[in-house]
Amino acid sequence: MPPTLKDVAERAGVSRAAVSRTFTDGASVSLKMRRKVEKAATELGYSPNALASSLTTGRTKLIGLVSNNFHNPIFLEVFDLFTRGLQERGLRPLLVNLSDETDPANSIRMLRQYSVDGVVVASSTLPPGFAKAFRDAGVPVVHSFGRYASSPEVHVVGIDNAECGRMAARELIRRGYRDVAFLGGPESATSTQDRFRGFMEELAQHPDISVRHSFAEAYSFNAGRKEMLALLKDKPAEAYFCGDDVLSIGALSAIADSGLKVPGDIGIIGLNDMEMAGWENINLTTIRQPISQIIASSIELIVSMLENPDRYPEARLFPCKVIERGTLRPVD
Amino acid sequence: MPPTLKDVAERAGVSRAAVSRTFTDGASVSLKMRRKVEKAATELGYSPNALASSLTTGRTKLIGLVSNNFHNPIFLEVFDLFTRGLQERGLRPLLVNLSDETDPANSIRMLRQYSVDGVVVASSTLPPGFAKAFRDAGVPVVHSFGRYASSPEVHVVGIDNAECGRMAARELIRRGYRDVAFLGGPESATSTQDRFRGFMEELAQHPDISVRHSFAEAYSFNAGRKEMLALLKDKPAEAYFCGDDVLSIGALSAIADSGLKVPGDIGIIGLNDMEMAGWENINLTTIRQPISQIIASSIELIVSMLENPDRYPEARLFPCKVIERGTLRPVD
DNA sequence: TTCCATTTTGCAACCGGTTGCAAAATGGAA
DNA sequence: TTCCATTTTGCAACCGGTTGCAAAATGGAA
Repeated sequence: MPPTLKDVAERAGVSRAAVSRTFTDGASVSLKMRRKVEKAATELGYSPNALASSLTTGRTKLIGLVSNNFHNPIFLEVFDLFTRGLQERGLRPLLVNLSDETDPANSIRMLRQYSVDGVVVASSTLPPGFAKAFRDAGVPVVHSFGRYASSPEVHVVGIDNAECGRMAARELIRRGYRDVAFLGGPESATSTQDRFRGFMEELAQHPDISVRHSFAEAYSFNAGRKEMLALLKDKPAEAYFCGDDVLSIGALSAIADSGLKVPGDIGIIGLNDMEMAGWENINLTTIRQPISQIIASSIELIVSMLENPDRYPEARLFPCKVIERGTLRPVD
Repeated sequence: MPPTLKDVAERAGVSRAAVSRTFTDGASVSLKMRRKVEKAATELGYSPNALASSLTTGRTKLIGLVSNNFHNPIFLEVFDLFTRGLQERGLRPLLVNLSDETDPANSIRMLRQYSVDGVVVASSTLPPGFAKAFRDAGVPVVHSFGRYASSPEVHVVGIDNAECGRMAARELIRRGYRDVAFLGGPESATSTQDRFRGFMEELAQHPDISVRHSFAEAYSFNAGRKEMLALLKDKPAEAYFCGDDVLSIGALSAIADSGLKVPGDIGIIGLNDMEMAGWENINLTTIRQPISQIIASSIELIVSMLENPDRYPEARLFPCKVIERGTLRPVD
């Protein structure tokens, strides 16, 4: 059994309150007292029980990190940045893997049982109502990579997916493609819907350019490959805006198998700019999502909610930009 | 403020003990009492505070999941499997990102402050002493992907890295390569050392085959690419056993840049068989590490240690096998 | 109905901390 | 040295639960 406050108090010959005070900063302790207590504490190897103190302070420093994206390589970077950012602020991520369920009720109950101070929902596919359920349960929440809303009900940090769709469309138009297509992620994902909408909006202004669309089953290599293989059976479009980078890479592999060349025969533009997109043997032209800013901002927001839980919900959107590599033909 | 035990007790008109008992299974409560309490509890939306109860039960159901591998895509799968496996057993992963430090002292203190029931160290690069520090602090620990030792000081679950080295060597020999090389990960990683040793052991039995070796700075795409670019300046070997799959993919990209062909001019065999290795545009011949078995076994082990913390340390090794794809030339 | 073994319930102490309040100690000014 | 404002300290209650023990309730047998 690790030593407790009481053990330290007895060894130092002082009250338990005194020990508690030397370990909570801002509390009133004389230098002499502090010395005595610290000596006893190090001799015993004492460090305060964070959970016991949470009972009275009402703060656990635990942050629920909830996600359902455990198959998209970009999320490894997301977890890396989140965990480090939280750790730097003395917060601890309690990881919740939602892959098996989409009902928020269980996660909410669980996270409340552990008295988390706040929750970060990191997902581009969960519906906005998911994060809202935490807010309704009185838990501060930030939805990272969530859907933008002009009057958001919870804090949302991410990108303007519709604008990304428009940006992809403009890029394809600029390069002179006349027959383009959207190869989206799962149709149920809000990110897919918004990217699709933006893409179509922009192209609606160019009635001379033909557009089509289809959706892959998931944001994954296999889904992208499968969908592109199907598309290749008929006459494919000249260029595709793919739902994201993994999907793009799946599509690229299907195209390679068919003997067609990229960007000679078919152009591809992705979204995310995950590390792998820059690998020389992939070399994907894509739209960069500023992940580290999104995450830094999300953490900042959840931290500020710990102080002020009723902070008015805010949508923070970060601009994206096209990263030119080798999968779209050059501008004439 | 969420409702407490006391609120439920008052509403149901029973003692606090009665409420506590209906929420701890195995406790003695009459059906009538249980009904009354459950009614009041659902009316108030009560669910017990896990941290408060941990104070008396001595169990938090929190498991520290400690890793420093946030750049190797295979670890996304590792986190996925660990979090799901733990959740299924009612355990909660408290994620610790060790990227910034290698001194276990801080993590140990932190994890003890949160009274974790156990710790899983998931890393192939941390030294064995790291996990041992947890054991010495009285925290049940399992080192997954750790180094095998004939008399382990903590539970280790993983693969026999030396045997993988031998396996790679045999595979290259079998395909008739006469000039082979080891392109390892960082030399300080135990996994690198063991794979290297096995590789050299096997080749020592074939003095007619020439062998060389070098080490990349990290298990990463860029490190693999950089190292291979350097190797290509001189006359490269016929085939390389690369430290792992990401390293292999980096090497492949360097080779492609140089205009040489794989497997025509140079052969590559990796290790891990991460999802991406099977992607058709990568198609890497590699040695499969049975990740899901390793993780299932690690979880089983940590769970059994919760019951019996003094369980005798055990090394569990799982067999690997070569997955033939397109980066080694065919057997004659 | 009475008796008694068994089951159910509540009391009160406890887990490891924090904190308001009053008493004790400190230390500077007169 | 005395006085008093300020700082430091300890007491005791509290946070939200659990649990050993004894008392109360139950229910079957006689």
